[in-house]
Amino acid sequence: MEPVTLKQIAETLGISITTVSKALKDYPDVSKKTKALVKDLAQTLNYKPNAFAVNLRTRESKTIGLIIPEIVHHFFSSVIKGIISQAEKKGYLVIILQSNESYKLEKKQIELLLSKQVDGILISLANATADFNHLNDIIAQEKPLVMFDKIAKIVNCSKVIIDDRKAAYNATQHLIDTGCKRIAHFRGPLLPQNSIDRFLGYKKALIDNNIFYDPSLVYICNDMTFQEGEKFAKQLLIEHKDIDGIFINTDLVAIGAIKELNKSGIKIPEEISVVGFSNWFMSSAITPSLTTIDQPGFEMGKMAFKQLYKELKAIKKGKEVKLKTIELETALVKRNSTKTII
Amino acid sequence: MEPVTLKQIAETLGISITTVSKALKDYPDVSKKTKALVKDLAQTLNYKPNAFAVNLRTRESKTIGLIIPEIVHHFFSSVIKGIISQAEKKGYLVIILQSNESYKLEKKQIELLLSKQVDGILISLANATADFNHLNDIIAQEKPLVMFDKIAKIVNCSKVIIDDRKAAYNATQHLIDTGCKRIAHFRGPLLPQNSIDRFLGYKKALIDNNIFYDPSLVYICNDMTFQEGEKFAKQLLIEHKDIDGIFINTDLVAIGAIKELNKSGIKIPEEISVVGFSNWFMSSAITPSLTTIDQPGFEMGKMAFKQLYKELKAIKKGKEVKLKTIELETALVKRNSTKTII
DNA sequence: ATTATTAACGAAAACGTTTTCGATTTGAAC
DNA sequence: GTTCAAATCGAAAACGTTTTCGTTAATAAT
Repeated sequence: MEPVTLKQIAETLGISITTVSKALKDYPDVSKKTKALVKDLAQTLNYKPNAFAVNLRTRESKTIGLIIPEIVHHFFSSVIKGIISQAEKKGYLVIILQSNESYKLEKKQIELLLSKQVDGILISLANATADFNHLNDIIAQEKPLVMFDKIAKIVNCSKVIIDDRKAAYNATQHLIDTGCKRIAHFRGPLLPQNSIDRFLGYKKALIDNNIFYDPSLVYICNDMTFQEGEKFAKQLLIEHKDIDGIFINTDLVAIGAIKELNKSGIKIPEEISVVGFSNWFMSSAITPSLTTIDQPGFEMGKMAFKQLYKELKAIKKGKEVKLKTIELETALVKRNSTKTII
Repeated sequence: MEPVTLKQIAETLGISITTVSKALKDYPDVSKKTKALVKDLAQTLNYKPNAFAVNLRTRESKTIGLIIPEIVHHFFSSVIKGIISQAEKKGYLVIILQSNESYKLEKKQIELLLSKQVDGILISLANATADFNHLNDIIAQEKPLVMFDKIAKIVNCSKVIIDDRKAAYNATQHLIDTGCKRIAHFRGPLLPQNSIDRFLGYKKALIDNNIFYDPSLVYICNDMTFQEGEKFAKQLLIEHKDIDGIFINTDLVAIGAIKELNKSGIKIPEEISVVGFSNWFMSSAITPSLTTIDQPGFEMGKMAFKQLYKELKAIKKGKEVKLKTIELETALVKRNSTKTII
C-alpha cells in the first residue's frame, strides 16, 4: 500500500533513478525506447511524484497564501472564488486564513504562511492595520505579495483596487443629478483606505456642485452590518429631517437603512434616495431595488492572482519583478432607490 | 538573505547537526548547557525549520484539503470559517477547492489534493455526485475523510450532519400547527441526500397529520436561487390557488418567493405561510421576517475538523480509527412569515 | 586505425530535517 | 584498577526527488 517511488520503477526496469526521473520529464538524453518503458510502467503502477520531496528539491510548493479580514462576506467570498479559479488553472493551491479585522492576528497569519513556505501571498488588510512591518517581512524574503481591495499605499508591492474615490463621486453625483440637495453619508471605519476614499469622493462631489459639506451628516459604521443601517437611518430621521439622499458605504448597511426607512413610512426615492456600494446580489431583490456601485469581486481575485503569478514567474526566471497597481472599473447600477433624471 | 539551517547553527557552535536538532526539540540526551546555547543562537538568527524538509521527513504536511460545491454561499462560507478557526488551533492549514456542483471537477480536486499529499480531506458533495470511487481512493490511502452536510451514507467515513428529515418534519408540522391545510414544497435537486431528506420530512409530516400528499405541490429547484423562488411562487399562484403554506428547501429561495408573494398582494402569513431552511442572516431582515430552521454552519465546520483531527491523531499513534456520524441540533426559528399558534 | 562527435546512461551530491544507534566520557561503585 | 551505569554527543541513514557532470558506447569523420 506504500506509494510507488522512482527507485522502485528504476529497480524493476533495471535502470537508474536518474534515467527514470529524466524519462518522465522528457529530457533529451533519454532514448525514446526507455522513455516509453518508463512512462508505461509509471502509468500502470500509478506513480505520483512525492510532493514533499519535490518541494524540498525545487524549493517551491506551488501553494500560495491568502489572508482576508472575514470569510463570511459576499464580496470576499467572490474574491476568493476568483483567486482559486485562476490559481487552479496555473497549478497553484490556495491556503486561506482570516484576520478577523485584527492587526495582531493578521501578523500572526503572515508568520504562519511564511513558516509554511508558501510561494507568495495575497492579502486584503484588516481595518485595524496601521503598521506594515509584517508585510515588509514578506517582501524581505523575496516572496511576491499582492494586496487587493483594502491596501496600504505605502507598501512596496503590487495592488489590485478600484477607484473608490471616483466611484463614490459618481454615486454622489447621481444623487445630485436626480435632484438631491442635502445628502448624508454612512461611511466605513476610519482607518481603511477604501472607506476614506469613498468618503472623500462623496465630499468632493458635494463641493464640486456647490453643496455645503456638513460633517454632521456623516455617520461612521464600524461593524458594517445590516443593524447599523437600521440604527443610523433611525437616528438620521430624528437628527436631520431635511435629508433627501444617502450615500452608503456598502449595500448591506444600505439595505438595513432601506428597511428602516420603509418601516418609518418614508417614500424611497421620492422623499429620500439611497445609493449603496458593492452591488450585492440581494440589492436587486429588495424593495425598492437598490441603486449601487458595482464592485467586481471575482474579477479582483482573478487579477490579484494573475499579478502574483507573473511575479512568481519573474522571480523563478531571475528576471526583474515589475510591480503594478491595477485599477478595475466600477459602474453605477441605477435601480429604484434613486429617482430618474428628467 | 538565505534562510538559516540547522547546519549553520551546528557549525558556528562547533557541534553536530544532530545535537542542534535534538536541543531544539528538547531531547533528554542533550545537556542543559548546550540546549541553552542552541536555543539562544536559533533565536537570534531567527531560525525557522524548513517546512519542506520536515514534511519529507515526517511524511505529513499539517495541511488538510477542503472541497465544497460553492464558496460564494453564506452557509458554506460559515462552514469554512468554522473549519479554519478550528484547524488553526491545532496547527493545521486548509486548502480550499470547489467542485462547482460537478462530479467530474470534484473527482479532479480530490486527485489534486492527494497528489499534494494533504493529511486529510473534508468534503461536502456536489449535487451531481452519484458515484463514490473517488472518495474511496482517499480512504484507500489511509487518509482520514470526513463528509459534512451533503454526504453519501454509503461511503465508509465519518460524517457531520443535521437530521434534515426531522427538521423538515418540524418545519412542516409548524405550518400545520398554525392552521395550514394545503402545503406546497419547493425542494432541492433530486440527488443530494439532504434535499431528499427534507422532502421526506415534509411528506411524513403531512401523512402523520392525515393531510393528502399531492406530488403536484412539490417544485424542484435545481439552482436554489432567489430567482427560482420568485418563479415558482408565481407558478404556484397560478397552478394552485388553494395553497395556504409553503415549506422551502432554503432561505434564499424562500426570500425570492416572499418577494413574489408580496408583489402579488398575497398577505403573509394570513393567506400563505412560508417556512424556509438554514436561518440565513437576511431572513430576519426581510418583511415579513422568515420563519426558518436554524442550521449551524460554523458549528458543523468546527465539528468536521475536530473529527478529522481525532482520526489524524489516531492514525499517527497507530491506534484504531473510530468512525463517527455526528448529528447537530437544529431549531425552528419562529418569525412573522407564519401565524402564531392559538 | 585513429580521432572527434553524439547518444544514452548513471553516480553522486544536494535539498534540510529526523532518528536510530553506537561511541565516548565521566563518575560512581566495588 | 576494574566494572558498570549514566550522561552526552555524533555519524550516518533515511525521506524522494532533481540536476550536474562524468562515463561509456556507438557512430561519423579523417
